[in-house]
Amino acid sequence: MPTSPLGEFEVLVLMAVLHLGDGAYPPGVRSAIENRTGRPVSRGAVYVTLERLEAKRLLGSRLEEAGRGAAGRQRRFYRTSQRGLQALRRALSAVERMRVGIEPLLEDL
Amino acid sequence: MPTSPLGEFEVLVLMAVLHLGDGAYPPGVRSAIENRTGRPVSRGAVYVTLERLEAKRLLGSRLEEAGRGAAGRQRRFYRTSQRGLQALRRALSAVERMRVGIEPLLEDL
DNA sequence: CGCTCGATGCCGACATTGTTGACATCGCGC
DNA sequence: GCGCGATGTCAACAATGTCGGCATCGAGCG
Repeated sequence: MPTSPLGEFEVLVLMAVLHLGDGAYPPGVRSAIENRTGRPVSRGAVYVTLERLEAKRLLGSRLEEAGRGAAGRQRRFYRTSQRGLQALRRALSAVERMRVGIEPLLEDL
Repeated sequence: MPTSPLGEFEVLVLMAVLHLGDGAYPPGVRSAIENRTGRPVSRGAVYVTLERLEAKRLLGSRLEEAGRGAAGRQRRFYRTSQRGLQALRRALSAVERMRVGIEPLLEDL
């Protein structure tokens, strides 16, 4: 299976991980999406999507040992893979190409 | 049910209908998407998605009587509603906002 | 210590969306 | 009338999206 199409939320998660760089862990991904898009995101959705994306090799992850201070807990950090980046680009460019020609209709109210 | 989030394919279909204006009927929607995005679309997917979108009031449709010549068959034409347009704008702007700050990473190879 | 508490990880169940392939129709041209 | 290509419809299944709950971990406290 080459690469099944990305879902809407998966795209958002992938982009959030990109934003967070090295520090991409679930709660961070969640707030990154909520802060930027305004829409509420349930915690569970993030974990599940992250796992599914990793299963598809679009994300990689590493386990980080305890950090001192605030986060003394072991955490898993994610990072988008080359495949993930390409898949994301494809998804975005599809929308981009469809947008050409109807921009006037899409102007924010 | 205010408005559940739009899926990836739904967004594409909505945009295709916008492109086609008054002449938006299934086969046309299909080729519009295939031509612009390059990705293959099964016929069934289009019909189903169009129906679901109409059920959510994001699209409206009218039945057109037979036209002579090529298409002598009765056809159903779709049109995006105000709600549909708004939903589409929301979906696109969410992606747009997430994109800000990571454009360099998304440049086409 | 032993507890509570907030934050975090993970899971199961279910709703929604994505996709396919088969089958029924319709109008056309021979 | 027949075969044919294009079109409409459907049932079924796969993938995604979402929620809510339960388990855990550290921190801070008495």
